Amino acid sequence: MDKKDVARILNEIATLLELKDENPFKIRAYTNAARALEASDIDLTEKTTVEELTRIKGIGSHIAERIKILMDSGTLPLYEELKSTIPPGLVEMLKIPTLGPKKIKYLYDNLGITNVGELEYACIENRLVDLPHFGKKTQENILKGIEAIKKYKEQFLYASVIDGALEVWEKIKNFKYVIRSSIAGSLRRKKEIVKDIDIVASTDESLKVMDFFTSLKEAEEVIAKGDTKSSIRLSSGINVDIRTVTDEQFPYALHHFTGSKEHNIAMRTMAIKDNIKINEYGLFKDDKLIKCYSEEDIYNFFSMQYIPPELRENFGEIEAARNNTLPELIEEKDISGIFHIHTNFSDGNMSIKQCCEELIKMGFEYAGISEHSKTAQYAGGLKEEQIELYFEEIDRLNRQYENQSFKIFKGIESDILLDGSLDYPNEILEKFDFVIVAIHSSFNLSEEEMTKRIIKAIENPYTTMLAHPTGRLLLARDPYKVDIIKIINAAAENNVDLELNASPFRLDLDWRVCKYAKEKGVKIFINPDAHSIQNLYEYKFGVNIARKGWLEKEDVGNTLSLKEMEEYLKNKKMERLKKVSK
DNA sequence: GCCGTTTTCGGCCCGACTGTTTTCAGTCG
Repeated sequence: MDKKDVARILNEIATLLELKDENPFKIRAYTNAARALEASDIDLTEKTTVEELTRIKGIGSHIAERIKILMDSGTLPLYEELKSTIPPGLVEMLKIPTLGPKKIKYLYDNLGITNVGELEYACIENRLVDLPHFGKKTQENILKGIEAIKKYKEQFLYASVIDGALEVWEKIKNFKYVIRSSIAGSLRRKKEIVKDIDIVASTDESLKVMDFFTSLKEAEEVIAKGDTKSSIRLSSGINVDIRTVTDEQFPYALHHFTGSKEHNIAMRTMAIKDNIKINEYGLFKDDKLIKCYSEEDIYNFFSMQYIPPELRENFGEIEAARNNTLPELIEEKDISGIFHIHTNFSDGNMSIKQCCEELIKMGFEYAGISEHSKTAQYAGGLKEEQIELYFEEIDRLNRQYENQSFKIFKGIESDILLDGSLDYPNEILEKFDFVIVAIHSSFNLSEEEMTKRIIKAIENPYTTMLAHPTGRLLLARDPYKVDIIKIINAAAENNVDLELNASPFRLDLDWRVCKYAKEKGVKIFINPDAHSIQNLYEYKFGVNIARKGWLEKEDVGNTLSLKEMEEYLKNKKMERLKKVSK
């Protein structure tokens, strides 16, 4: 430990004290002491005495004592105590311009926000606009600030990079020396989180492609430039890697760079049994190239079905493709309506009417509006006396839409309380067409308690579906501890549906367990959890993940037509209540 | 928490700017 280390710790203490809303002059004392120490010519060692330290102007007896303790033991109780009581995410939030300790503390105390990711999500859910001394502009500025600091993180949400990736690819695709090209890698596989953007291109003029690529105006920085491989960084902070091959090699390279690594390994292992070697340049038997013009040809050569990129995760797709049992994956056009929508009856920023008009424009047949329930006060959850008004508005609009074959289903997103019970008495729950249940509080239970709590909610006869089953916020908040397999089993036993929350921040149910849910016969609903018009379109991200999870049209609830959905919801309610009354 | 002193408490830099709010709080430099 030297002078620099001590100064750093003093500064950190100052920051942590700020977040505790301590006396500003005490805070300044620590900052001043740090600066004074660094500026002094003292040779700080274990032998340095408290008296020597207090001789420095700006370091008094208290801080001198603490520096002494630090030098002697390498640690300081005050410092450790502060670190343990203040979430590290709060310190990170200070990096956001326009956001200082006061506001951070307010957000932490009142909304329980502990890191940048949660904050971003709260902004997107419009939860800051009504706080005292916050507002629309403040919320926007915070979002802008978050964008700025996110640049330098190494992981990216699919949704935040796909547009930029497509723009760059578009330019490569249209460059006159490029013959064929494609996005590859995890982005092509539609992973929820990606590290970089991979592009594969075929050309006879690789150097020209490299020059073109590295001089794109999108290239904030050129990371590497070689003869067949280059890398640039976009202003969003993500790297784009390009790899060029001859056109003959293109399908093999595309397959190779699409991955996943695990899929490639499994493919190679399979090929070895036929004495075939696979690499990015081709399929080889006794060093002789087996000609393929496309990826389809490659799979065909092994007598396999074509495996869509989303499935290439070595999750059983190779065996299925050989047995001709790959699923016929759901597509965007299969979705007939959207559930889990918040409007300005709770924390959404659109009216029910605006929402429905957009959905009609999008070609959908129904909307399942589901405001927050009364416990979710932070989100303007519906108090019991507001429900009649909410129903009246829906009835009024439904009369208008009758001729347009569009219908609004009356729903609620009911908080699952700590003991697993729901937020309203049965006589209120019974009035809704559907009831979505969800955890929004007390995330820190043990796995056993949390699982029990959720299963109790699933067993409630009024429950239609479970929203965001693990509560994760990608790159921000880990899932709460829950035995997801037991949850799926309980959903299957109780005829309760599971949501695949399509918000690009959630994508929860995880695709890795979708296949299991499908096998248990649980219906999945792809829900955008929309709070705005723009959010309505995010169902598409959910479709991506559903595809990764092997789901077909028939596995997904909201592919039913309006007529079918009316029946479905009615029957489900009846059957579940009947079962209980027995 | 530091400093200074008319020696043990009272002051500690402050104005511009923004976004709220309708007179002010918070952030920045």
